[in-house]
Amino acid sequence: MKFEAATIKDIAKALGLSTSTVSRALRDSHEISPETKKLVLEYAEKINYHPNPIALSLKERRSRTIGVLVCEIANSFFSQVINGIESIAYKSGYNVIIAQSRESFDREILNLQYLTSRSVDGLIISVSTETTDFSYLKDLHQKGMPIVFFDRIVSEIDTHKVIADNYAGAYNATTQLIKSGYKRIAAISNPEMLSISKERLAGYRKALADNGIEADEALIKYCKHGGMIGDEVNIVLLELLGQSQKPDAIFTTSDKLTTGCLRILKENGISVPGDIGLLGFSNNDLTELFDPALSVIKQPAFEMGEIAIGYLLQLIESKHPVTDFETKVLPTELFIRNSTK
Amino acid sequence: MKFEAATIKDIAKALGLSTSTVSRALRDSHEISPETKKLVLEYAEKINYHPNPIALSLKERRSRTIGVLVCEIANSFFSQVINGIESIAYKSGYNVIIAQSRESFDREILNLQYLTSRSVDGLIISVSTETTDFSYLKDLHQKGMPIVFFDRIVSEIDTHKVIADNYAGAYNATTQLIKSGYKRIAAISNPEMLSISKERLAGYRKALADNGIEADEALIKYCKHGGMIGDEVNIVLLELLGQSQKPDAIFTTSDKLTTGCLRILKENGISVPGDIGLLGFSNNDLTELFDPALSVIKQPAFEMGEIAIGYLLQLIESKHPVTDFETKVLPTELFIRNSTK
DNA sequence: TTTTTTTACGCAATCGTTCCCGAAAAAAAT
DNA sequence: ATTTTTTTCGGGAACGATTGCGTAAAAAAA
Repeated sequence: MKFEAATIKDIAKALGLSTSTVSRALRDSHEISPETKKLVLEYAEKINYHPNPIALSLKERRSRTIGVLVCEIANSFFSQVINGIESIAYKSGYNVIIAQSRESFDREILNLQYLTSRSVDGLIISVSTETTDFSYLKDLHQKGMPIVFFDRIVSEIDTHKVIADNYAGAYNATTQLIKSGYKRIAAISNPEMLSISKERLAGYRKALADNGIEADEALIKYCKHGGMIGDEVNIVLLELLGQSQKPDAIFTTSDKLTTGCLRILKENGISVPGDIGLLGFSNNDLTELFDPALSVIKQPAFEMGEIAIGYLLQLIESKHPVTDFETKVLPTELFIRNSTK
Repeated sequence: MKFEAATIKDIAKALGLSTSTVSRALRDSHEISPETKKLVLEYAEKINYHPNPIALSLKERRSRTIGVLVCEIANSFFSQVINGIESIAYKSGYNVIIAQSRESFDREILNLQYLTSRSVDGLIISVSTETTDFSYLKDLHQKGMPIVFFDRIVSEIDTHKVIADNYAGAYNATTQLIKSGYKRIAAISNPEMLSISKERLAGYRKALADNGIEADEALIKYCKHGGMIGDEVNIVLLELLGQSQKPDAIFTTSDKLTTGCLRILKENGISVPGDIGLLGFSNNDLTELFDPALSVIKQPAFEMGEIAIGYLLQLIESKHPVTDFETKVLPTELFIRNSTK
């Protein structure tokens, strides 16, 4: 079965007018008489006419659809960002197509091909942990595709970007750990190449340095797939805990790593914060209900989404090529709870 | 700036052929000579030609886009269902547009209008807690729009449906509570009109009855907005705990209610399961990390999504009107943890 | 050699909408 | 009464791709 919508032709035929007249009447053109307008408008209302967006897209050479590429929508941070994006996109008459890379570079490229082949007007992207080759994105951007990056940005591509103040967030969190008396603070991070990893680890290192603690490279671990695959987190945790000089606290740089860490620690009967302190980036709303309540750094996810879509619409609707790009940096929030002493 | 894709005309002009020849060559028609085909294919590859899906949609009178309407994507259950939907839709060359009602009837209608005006080929819907008037949906369905319901279904509309075995899930959970020694088991539910509420409360009542416990209507509370708005959960909890004969356990019928309940109880210093036991429906992956680890009933969310999109594609791609509809009922899983003794 | 068949391609309509032109009718100016 | 202007509307091309139909040339059959 098909759902057949009314067209402008139906109206024209029923009223004995031409399609041009009907079209103009619907758009309230001055060159249509008030009587004809009334006739058309009333009949359109009656048969519940709505312009076919596909025909419009073809004519206007724009789809009024934007693509959002994230690693996973089930992740609180990303679903909050998407909420922010959709709230504005919706008001502006844009569709949002969401694609998930699940931290795989291959899937990212596939999704990108899919989104562009569906002729999106622009893209909002947070790259996967695996992505080190940006040539596909560069190519797309160079061909004129409007792109806005958020969270995991690509420094080599010059466009609008939206990030949290990862450096300060990590710095403050690490400082807090030090103030609480922790001496050997380990870090578990996404791959080093990722912008957020660099920034957050830089903040971590600076906080250590400012407090006269030498960063021990053996205490800095990376999870290639951001904790998405298998027992990645388990492995690095075992490495950390197997050292002669065990860490007394762990700083994690992403949602999945933070909750993943707590899970593994609990499974192994390691008390938090008794045996080891835990503090990390997380936007999950339920971390305060955890045992122990997690100390976390939160990003203003919804707002990041709103700003990203604002930038994108600006790019899409600009008449002239934009050459002046902004990077919006938003403050993070630190919540100290019971997973740190 | 605009992103201009190559068209069939570009190929035709460059090669001195007609667009029909190019189109046929690309579709490997038998009435095009091998040499011409080779020429066209190679040039198409060179300029990275991809057929314009919008033009195809207009011609084929289908958008290859489906709409998904849920109350909130940040809810684990729904994001898991969406993952299931997208995994299959993607493979079948369909787009997915997601809309959120946030448990508001008005927003639901607005979203429905939006989705149909964007000419989706079909809809997958879980209605909001506020929805009691199904006339808009009925109208849409009657006009030929393929619709599949999941989770919160509409019994009055005859189409494919996918649900968990809510009755059995609730029955088993309540039985478990009784076996654990709980005597006065309260229930906090979404509005009574909602299909899942009816089914889950029916299971709850039957379990009580089968164990010789009379259901006390004062122990059954409803949250009009599913715990989305303000202090709904707080209010019903206070009502429950203010009774002369306090409940010794609470059974909650949805994700938001379950976690909301735990939050309020903890805020008020009420020990779980010491003072009161808690068990409810939830698909959140982190409930085992909670304090206390939550006892939950889980639905096979991903699978529900897969089945729903399967049904929908079947409806969309059927040549003849479908009159024989199925309701798939999937088993739930019970996880007993520390929020019940 | 002539006729028939096959091959290989082009023309034009179509999907729904907009918009540039042209034109008839009505109104205004001469 | 005639010309000019304005109002109001229709014809048709365009957006990108597909497809039924027509046809020239080449190949095959007579």
